Amino acid sequence: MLSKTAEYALRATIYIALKGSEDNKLGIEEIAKGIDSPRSFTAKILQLLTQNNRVISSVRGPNGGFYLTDRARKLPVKAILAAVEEENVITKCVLGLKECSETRPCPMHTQYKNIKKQLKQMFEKTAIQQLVDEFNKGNYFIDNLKGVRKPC
Amino acid sequence: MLSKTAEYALRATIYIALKGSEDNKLGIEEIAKGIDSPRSFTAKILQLLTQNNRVISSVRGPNGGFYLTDRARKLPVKAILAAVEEENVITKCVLGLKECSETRPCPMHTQYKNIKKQLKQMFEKTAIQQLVDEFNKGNYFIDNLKGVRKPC
DNA sequence: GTAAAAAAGGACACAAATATCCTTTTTTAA
DNA sequence: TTAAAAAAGGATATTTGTGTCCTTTTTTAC
Ligand code: FES
Ligand code: FES
Repeated sequence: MLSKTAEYALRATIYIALKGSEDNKLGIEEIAKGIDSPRSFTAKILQLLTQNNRVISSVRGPNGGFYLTDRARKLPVKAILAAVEEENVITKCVLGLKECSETRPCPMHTQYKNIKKQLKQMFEKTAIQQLVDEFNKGNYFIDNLKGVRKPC
Repeated sequence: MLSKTAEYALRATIYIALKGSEDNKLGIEEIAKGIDSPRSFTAKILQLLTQNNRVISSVRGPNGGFYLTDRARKLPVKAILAAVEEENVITKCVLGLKECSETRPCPMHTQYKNIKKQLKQMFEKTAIQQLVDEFNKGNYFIDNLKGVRKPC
């Protein structure tokens, strides 16, 4: 469904929103550990998220790190996908035709368009902060560590 | 969503089911042109479909080619995905956690599981022949050729 | 103003997906 | 029984995705 890049982007952003703030910025080391992802690769992805679309904010130097502004927390999850150029999941033809349209539909279009609509809604209507709230209800996870983990 | 391999596998199988039969087998040349895909790569994919799961039947030599048996036409679309080892779209966690489960859900699980269920149903409950029937209703497409095309 | 901390950036390494080409085997038709 | 047709198979090339490492820049604390 999504590339590793997009998956790490989503997990990292949620993690930062969850555990960080403007006066408690998180380092790449902690983030990568927290979401169980390769450190340097994740760093590259965070660059995309700070540059392209300003989903994540960052500060260099001692006490620097990553955090999300209140504005960013209100952004839809789709903004994360946009930053890593993977919005196309919600527009593509399931059979890989160049265009997905009503005027030139593939044989699966009628069935698939309904699913795609829901995917689109999920990514567009869900704010990043909503995922944080969901997590904070308890018993949600964002890493692959075994055993039960205390919710934050 | 799906890899090129899976997309070509789906389109090719539908095309063969649509235009071929046991006494009108289709050559790789025609198939690749018919679905607008790279010839040799498509040939490799058809090998997977003939071997792994017997979705497609083939015969070598003059008047040889590819076709679908009546039995194969009744197989679910998922059988095509299985042949190219891409069934995991309907089981994976949207955030890329190693397991998607109720006992260890990610923050998007609650929303995504419903979508995944529908995806699963689409691939499992739809028979290959149904897609052919859908196509034959007219004004459906399986290639990228411009302009209006006469439905078969 | 110097040293340390941290992200940013660049270069490279490795792996997987995509794609092409050529040879071999099977089959049919003449 | 030979030639041609067609898929099967093998080797390799190309591109993209994933991942690492090292240097540079920015910032803070002392
Ligand atoms: S045209 Fe294929 S999904 Fe819309
Ligand atoms: S755990 Fe992430 S989708 Fe189910």
